[in-house]
Amino acid sequence: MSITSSVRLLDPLKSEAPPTQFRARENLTRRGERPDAIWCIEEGWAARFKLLRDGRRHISRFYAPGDLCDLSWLVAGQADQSVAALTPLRAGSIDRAQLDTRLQGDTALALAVARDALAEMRSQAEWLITLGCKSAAEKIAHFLCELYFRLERRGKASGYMCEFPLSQQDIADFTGMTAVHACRSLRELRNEGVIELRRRRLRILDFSQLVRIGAFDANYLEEPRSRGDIMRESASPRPAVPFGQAAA
Amino acid sequence: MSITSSVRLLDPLKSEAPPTQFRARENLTRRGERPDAIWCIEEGWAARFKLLRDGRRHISRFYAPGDLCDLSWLVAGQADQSVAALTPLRAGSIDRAQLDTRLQGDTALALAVARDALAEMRSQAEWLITLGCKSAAEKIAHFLCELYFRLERRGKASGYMCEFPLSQQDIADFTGMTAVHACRSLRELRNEGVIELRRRRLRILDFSQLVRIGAFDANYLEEPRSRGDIMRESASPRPAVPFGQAAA
DNA sequence: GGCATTCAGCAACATGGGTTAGGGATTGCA
DNA sequence: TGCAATCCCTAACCCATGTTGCTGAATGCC
Repeated sequence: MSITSSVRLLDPLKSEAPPTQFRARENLTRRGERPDAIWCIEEGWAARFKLLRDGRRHISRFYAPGDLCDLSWLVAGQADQSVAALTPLRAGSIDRAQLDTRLQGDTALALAVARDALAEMRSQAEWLITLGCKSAAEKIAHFLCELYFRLERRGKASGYMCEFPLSQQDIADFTGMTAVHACRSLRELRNEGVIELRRRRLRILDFSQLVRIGAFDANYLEEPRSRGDIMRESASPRPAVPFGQAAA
Repeated sequence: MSITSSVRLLDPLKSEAPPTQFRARENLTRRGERPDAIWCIEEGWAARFKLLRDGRRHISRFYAPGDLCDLSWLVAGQADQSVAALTPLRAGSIDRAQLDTRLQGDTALALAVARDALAEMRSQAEWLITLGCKSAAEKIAHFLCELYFRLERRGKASGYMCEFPLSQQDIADFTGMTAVHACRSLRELRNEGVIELRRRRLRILDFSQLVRIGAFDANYLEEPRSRGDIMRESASPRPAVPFGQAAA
């Protein structure tokens, strides 16, 4: 995932100051604020979310160690959504003013931010599909697949096992269902021998089955072929566009 | 919306060739393809979508005149989702190889792409919230608000009226419900005197009510204060982060 | 002008997922 | 070590939304 490469590029910008510690539930960013730093998670998990007037909460993105927390407010300066720690958390910061200054003259850095944003856009677009038309079990299966992939890429998972500090309520708020129903769907997956989930650890017993259930398509998590630029291999002539719906 | 500003920056890159005409339902991009041009819609509407194995379709984004169609595949070269015309459509193209070359040396252009991607990310993140935890009527209200805002920004709507060439099935596929239920929800809004919708035209009779129903928050569509760069006014010291959940 | 296709609208019924409630395990704090 | 707070899990009931199937209106094509 290109986030990783961006993080690397942004590394020299990281503050000298020691990382900040957050308690579980503590906010890293609040909706409406104008943050002056970008958090880069070193340890622990966080979520970007929004609360509706009536108390409903929806999580639009989980952040794990190695993730940059929400670049999207860079456009407007103001955060649209809040970010809060789900576990005790340690995060370094990148100064926003410094980043902005550097961006003006550093094309590679600007491209890194663009690539990061585009990668996240892909990932979000994929989740829109899932949220929009998949069933509860399919959503959860997709979610677990994606999570495992992301963690594995960072060396935070292997052998189909990983830490899993999320509560059923967290899963529910991300997949757009109630905790009770998340529990039901997890039970299904457990009963079918697809996953094992206990004591804050996830174990995927039958990965291909999980992929099948979630109609998971890993393409969107792929790294670009070459790292240095946005483009890859040379262009070929556009094929004639035939009439009719797209292939599935 | 910063898309507009990006479009302006990309203007010089537009192909000399006359724009391409598409029929309704014709594909501009197919999932899995490696397009060599970015389409810029001049007239007509399109949708980015994905089909699941069993035929379910979900639309993750509508494109109206003035929109760039899906930059997200620039990262990987390969399109994750298809884009198809919903109406007869005219679109110009921006050569991908040329864009890539220019991006290497043009920081302003790279920043424009970054800004565009970040803006779209914000918009998607907001829709994730709606898709995840709002009711059918709320979703439709939110959707209509956003659509009107976007069109108004481009001078394509005024006086709370705009063209509306989408079928109920299109709305349903975007809001994650069936066409029958979209029809029910639209009827509700109509009966309450909030909107009028007929003969491919939308008229919003009570905008503030529509905003209220959809819990619509226009912030995420705002332009950055200054156009030239990603950053805006100077940074202020980070306020202490108090314990507890974020404000709504 | 006539035919085929798509679309809007409606009603009756089915169901996935929400709601509420409660008991038992785990975790964190004093 | 014990209490309080979370969290996990299940069950029973209910409602919002899906499904099916039909009608008539609008649109597009010959």
